[in-house]
Amino acid sequence: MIDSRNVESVAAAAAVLAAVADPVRLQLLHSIAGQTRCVCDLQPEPPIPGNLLSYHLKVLREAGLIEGTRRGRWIDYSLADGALQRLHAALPDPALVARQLVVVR
Amino acid sequence: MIDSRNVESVAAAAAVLAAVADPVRLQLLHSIAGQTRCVCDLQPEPPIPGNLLSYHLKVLREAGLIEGTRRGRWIDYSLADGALQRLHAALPDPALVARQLVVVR
DNA sequence: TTCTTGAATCAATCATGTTTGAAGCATTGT
DNA sequence: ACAATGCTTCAAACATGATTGATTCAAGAA
Repeated sequence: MIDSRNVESVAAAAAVLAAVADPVRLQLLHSIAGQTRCVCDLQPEPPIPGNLLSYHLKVLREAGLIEGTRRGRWIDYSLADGALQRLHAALPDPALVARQLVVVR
Repeated sequence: MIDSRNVESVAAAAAVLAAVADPVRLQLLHSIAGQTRCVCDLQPEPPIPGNLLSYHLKVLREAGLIEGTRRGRWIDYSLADGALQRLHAALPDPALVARQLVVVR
């Protein structure tokens, strides 16, 4: 859970959310979260040019959400440690929302 | 959980994440998630002009995450039903990530 | 070495989102 | 009715992010 009074903490949380707040990148994240995948298996639906795919992978990489390792000619991407935890922690916890009493008067 | 093979489902999930992927709006969401609040109590840190605050509230409102109700001169904002659930559901579930075996050789 | 493949990078264009300043609307107080 | 308050809306300026096309790089095959 982030401290909503702390400007830096909120900024960091918003930044990691911004990395996944794109249809292509969110789809990539879901694919990679399922299992480590080669870039050649990561074409989203609908398909996009290779360099654009590289760009979106870079955004996820620089947000610290995924990591790429070379395997011969190919590069495999996998989730970074705690990536999903950091994402969920950026959002308010549904369990912590106080139950609201309705005053019927 | 969204179906990452379904283009529309991914687009909708990315859209709701985009609504909160901003420092001001994420801070607003955290404030409102804590309890229903009047706009006059929602000034973020650092403070922003009133019309800009209205704009960001509108983005959250149009994403279906919050709802405003007038109370005399003031307008109270509260979380929309299932708002936090929809947000968390847009992200891959950490519990469903297969445990990876490390081959030490 | 040279060619091919898988992928990343760069600079330029294009599209989208944010911020500003002015104006408008609803509600309450005088 | 008039003025003041709380908030929203609008259009224009501004900033940021996505996309394209061309180029580059690293690894493996010929």
